[in-house]
This record gives sequence, structure tokens and C-alpha cells, in this order.
Amino acid sequence: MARKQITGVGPTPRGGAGDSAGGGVDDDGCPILHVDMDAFFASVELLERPELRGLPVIVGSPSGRGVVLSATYEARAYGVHSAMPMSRARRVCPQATIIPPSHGKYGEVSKGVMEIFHSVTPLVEPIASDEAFLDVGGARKRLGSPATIARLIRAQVRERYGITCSVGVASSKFVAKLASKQCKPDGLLVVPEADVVAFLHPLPVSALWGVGERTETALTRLGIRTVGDLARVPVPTLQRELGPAAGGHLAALAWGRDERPVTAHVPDKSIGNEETFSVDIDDPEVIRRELLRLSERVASRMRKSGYVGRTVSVKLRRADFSTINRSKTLREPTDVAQKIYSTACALFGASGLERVRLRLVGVRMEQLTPADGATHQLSLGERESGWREAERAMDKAIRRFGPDAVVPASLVRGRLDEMDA
DNA sequence: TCTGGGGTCCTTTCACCC
DNA sequence: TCTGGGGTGAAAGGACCC
Repeated sequence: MARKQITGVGPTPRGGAGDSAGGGVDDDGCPILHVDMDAFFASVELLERPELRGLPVIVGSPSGRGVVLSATYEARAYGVHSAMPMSRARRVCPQATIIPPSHGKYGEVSKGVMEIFHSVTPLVEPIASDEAFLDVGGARKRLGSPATIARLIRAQVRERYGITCSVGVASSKFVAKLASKQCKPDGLLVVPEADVVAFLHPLPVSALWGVGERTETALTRLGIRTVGDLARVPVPTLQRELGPAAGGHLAALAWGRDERPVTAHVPDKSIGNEETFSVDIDDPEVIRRELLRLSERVASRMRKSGYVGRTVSVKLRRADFSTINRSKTLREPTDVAQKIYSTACALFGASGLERVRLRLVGVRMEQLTPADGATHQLSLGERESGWREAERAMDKAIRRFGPDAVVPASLVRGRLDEMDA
């Protein structure tokens, strides 16, 4: 197959990709932008520690069982990457400065960056704190072509926050996402509609969204290494190997077919919290206390975002990392911590893992619906309704006096123990 | 080498109903 | 009465993403 030259989208030089969408690139059919902050958490930290610029810096918990959350490109040059265990990161790059994460700070910058996006178009779909899709089709008259808008966003982010981002411009979300990745860091890449297939086919299959380690291994076994290889495999073969959904999906992506629109308000499907212990725990009392703490957090987040949920799900991870989930669907949806906690305890009790060494427990609520639907309010039992009132009062006190203002009695013992330690 | 925490989505299995 | 099959929802597990 002949590979034609792509205008203005060639592979960008490493280390400062810059703007490869100079005049003449056809961005007409490319209303989708994918904006991705470069080494986001690490970049935010460098704002307060400018003396560390140009040096390897890793954001992650310096002690315990953490993983790398973010690393500067100088640290990445040593092989450090996000999700790598911190212990290993320290080994491959001992000279790196390690900064513990401060999520509040990243949240603030994230909010500001999203505001910049919203000043361009209401069609913003955040997919993480540091990246979002934008559909700028409707902003052309006001602000110019998609590539012009991308430059505007990059300039505003740099000016206002002193950090860089990379932007992919394409006809679909998934190609825009690949484009932003290709031009990182600090780059801009337009993939004209006519060049999508030529852009995609040389890429490794692992570049596709949805192809992780397992799927890549399965595809390699079939002799499929590039997106082009994948595109030439009959769809039924892919579906047999990967399942009907994944097979069909990847076959479409390999030809650049991705019809998913940019959706501004995607409702949450679940809200959960989980905690890995610093050492494995086999004391059911300690586990139950943790279940209470997690239930409180989940319920509070649900009330804050105005959801009630019907399914309580408990996650238990053994010392050997094998994980089980147990869930129960309630008759009525709830946002009451006591109800979530009692259900979580029952699930834990029935799991057969009460005396097993656990490294993680988690609580999650699924089947969320908006709390303002009146049905559940009316059907709350008297007891649950009382808890609900009490927990709302706690929310108020916490808003006023801070998160330590109110603590369930059964958690106080734990806190006192921590203080003694 | 030893694996966080927040999620989404898909597949399989099973129970239940008609 | 027994059997089978389709549809549906719940439960469980797992791959994957940032």
C-alpha cells in the first residue's frame, strides 16, 4: 500500500514539538480538539519550585506503596512513567526530586484551564483533570479556524498558568487524541480529514484507545502489530478473538471511523472511594472501621453532587493482589452513609474474607440517579430519614468548620489510636 | 518489579419470569 | 406437568483509561 505524504502532520521532533500546523494545512473538516496538559501535576509543582526546572522531578507519595502520578520529561528520559511503582522509579532515577501530591492545587489549575476551554465553546467534554475534548465547529465565525483556536488556547494556558499543553486537531475524538499524544510536549498537530488513514496505519496497535497490555498480546499472537495490520483483518476474526464489542470497535477505529460526539454533560455512573493500607490487615474490626470511613466519604460526595444510588459495591483486594467485588442492589436508592455502611458490612461478612490479609478495601455506589426525584424521599423509612437529617447536619458543620469538625463515634477511637502512635 | 485511586465498559453466568 | 427458550436484571470479574 502506498503511503502518501501527509501535509503538516509529519512526526514531530522530540523535545519541543512546537506548531506543526503552519499555514496551508487543511483543518476544514477538523472541528474536534483534544487538549492535554504536559506532565500536568509535575508542571504545577514547578510553578512553586522554579529552581527544579530542567531537572528530573517525580510527583508521588514518597513513602509506602504508591505509584508515580506524574513526572517531568527529564525524569521520563530515565524510564520513569506514570503508574510505575515509586520504589522502582526511585531505583531507575535516584537523583529525582520527589514531591508528594497536593490534589487541591491541581484541582484549582484544572478548573481555570477548563474555564479557558469554556470561553471558546460550550461543547467541552472533560475526560480527566488535565485533558478535554472540545468541539469548536460553532466557534469558527467568532474565533477562526480550528488550528487558530488551538493556538489561542495554548497561548492562554501558557500566559495564565505558566504551563504548556498539547493540542490535537482532527475530524474525530479518537484521532484528535492520538494527534495530541504524537505532538507532546508543547505541540500542536492537525490531521486533515483526507490524511486520517495514512496517519493511523503506521502506528502500533497499542496506540489505539482500548488496546492495553492484554489486547496487545492477543493481537501480537495473531501477527498484528500496527493499526494498518489490524485494518486488514476481517471483522469476524477480530470479534472472535476479542469479543463482539471490542472487535467491532477496533476495526472501526483502524479505519478512522469514530462517530462519538463531544458531550458536555456526561452524568456520573458511580461514585466510590478505596484505600490501600500501608500494611496488609486481617483484623475484621479494622476493616469494618475503614468501611465506615469510606461509606461516609462516598455518601458525602453523593449528597454534594446531588445523587442517590441503588447498588452498593464492596471491593476487597488480598495481599497477593487478587481482587473480589461483592455488590447488592437496594430496594430504594440512598445517599445515607449508615445504609451504605450496613450493606457494605453485610457484603464483607458474606465474602468469606473476614480473616484474610487484605491490602485494599473500597466502597462504591452504582446506578446513580439525581436526588431531586421525589420518589425516594417519600419512600425513606423513618429510621433512614432520621440518619439522612443527621448526615445533612454533618455536611453543614463540615462546610462551616472543616472536615475534622464532625466524626462518627466509632471512628474517634481510630483517630485517638493514630494520635497515640 | 510490585503494582494508587478514580472511574467506564464489556462479558459471562445465573436466577427468574413468561 | 414438564421442558425449553428468550428476555431481563443482578452479580462478578476483568480490561482499560488517566
